[in-house]
Amino acid sequence: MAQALYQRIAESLKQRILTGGHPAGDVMPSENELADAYRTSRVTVRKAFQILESEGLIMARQGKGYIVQPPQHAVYTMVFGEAAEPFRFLEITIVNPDLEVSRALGLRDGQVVVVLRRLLERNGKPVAYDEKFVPYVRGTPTVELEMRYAEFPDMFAAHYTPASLRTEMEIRATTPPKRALLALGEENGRFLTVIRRILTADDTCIGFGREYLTNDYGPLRAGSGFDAKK
Amino acid sequence: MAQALYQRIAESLKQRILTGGHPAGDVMPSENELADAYRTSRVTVRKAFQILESEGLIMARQGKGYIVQPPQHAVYTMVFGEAAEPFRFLEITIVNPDLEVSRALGLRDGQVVVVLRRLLERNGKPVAYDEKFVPYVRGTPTVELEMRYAEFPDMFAAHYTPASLRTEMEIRATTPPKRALLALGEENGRFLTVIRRILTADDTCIGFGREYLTNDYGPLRAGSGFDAKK
DNA sequence: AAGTGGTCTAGACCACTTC
DNA sequence: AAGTGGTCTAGACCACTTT
Repeated sequence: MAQALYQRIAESLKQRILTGGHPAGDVMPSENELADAYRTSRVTVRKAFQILESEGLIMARQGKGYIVQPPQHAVYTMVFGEAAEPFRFLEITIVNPDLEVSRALGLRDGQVVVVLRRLLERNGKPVAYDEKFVPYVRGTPTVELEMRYAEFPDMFAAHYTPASLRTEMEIRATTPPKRALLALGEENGRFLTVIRRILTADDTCIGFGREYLTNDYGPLRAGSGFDAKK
Repeated sequence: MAQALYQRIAESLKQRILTGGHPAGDVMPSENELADAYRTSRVTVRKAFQILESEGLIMARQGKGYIVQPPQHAVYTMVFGEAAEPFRFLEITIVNPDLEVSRALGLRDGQVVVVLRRLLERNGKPVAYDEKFVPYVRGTPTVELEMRYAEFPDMFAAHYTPASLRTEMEIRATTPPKRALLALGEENGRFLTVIRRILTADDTCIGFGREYLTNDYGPLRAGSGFDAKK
């Protein structure tokens, strides 16, 4: 058996949709109908339908059938790893947070943070300046050590249940602080792409990151459409 | 039955993982084991496992079992719709494409394009300037009409099989053309976030879009972690 | 009432991994 | 050989939609 029956059925149904045999809004043939046609059980046909449903091609409606969906182009998938990029370590110190950091981490007045600063170079040219902030807690210098080498979420793997961690990011163009421009060798007043990362564990913010990207970094990419999940 | 059994099992297994009961690398209890424990059939337990697998929490290995996966934070999901934003129509004309447009659409020298320009305003202030380009083909003025109102992928729904369409996008900071800055009321030399959209049908580029976002537009957001799929 | 998808059972055989 | 997940069958009852 080169390919499972349910996969072959899914492929066949997908082709019918992709080639316009079933335009959006159409109701697909029923499970029983296809089970007869393919001389198989309903469960197998059902499994095929569920593949198409997970890909967003169809939507199940109890009592009606599987309805062909119009293409979805508003949801993008973006791959943006940190680990693939070896960063050059710059410094790790304790500082007074600026307003943005303080607000993101939900700090009280006067509370200090540990900051890790790194630089990403490509072909000898700096292309990204990265800052990561975590609240400073007396007596837990472990975090500082881990920050130096680990990826953002990994830093907390020992302290939190890894799977409860969640990262959100925001992208926009801003003028980076002088410190970042200097490190990146960019002119003053220059606008760069900034990615802000908020790391939460059980809906509590435990880390905040800022990454400034020069144009040499290249664009951020994202994909959409039915194949985005692949 | 408030919730299906397979959902309750999935929820229970998920909790065990999220609370650290099964750290990454662990093998989950087998299907048969759980089927006995829950006094149900293997199929039902299997369905629960497949939910967790689709969420990236576990990975199935034939002959071994379901292995708990470490969290994945490099894949982000971003929702960035056009339709939700009512754009103000500016113009639709035929122009000579600049190099970027020409290259993206794979045009021959001298080939002209149809361009649609729109403005997104929020609270009376322009926050985004949008340009969409499609190759100009004599005798098909339909596209021009459709461009005016439709979303990018929808424009081609009549000409291509909708589901074969795919959108890719690139994000970076650039200096927009004077035309865009003027429309947005921004100073010259200002850097904005630009989103380039490439629309392909069967791996052929059929449309190219550029959207310049001011800081008033707000940041682009993306999420990662196990809940990203929800 | 008839047809649809949603859930579930109690088996079966297969391919793969481990011992 | 024993245990695991991968596939599949032939039923069953339920909730929902349409006629």
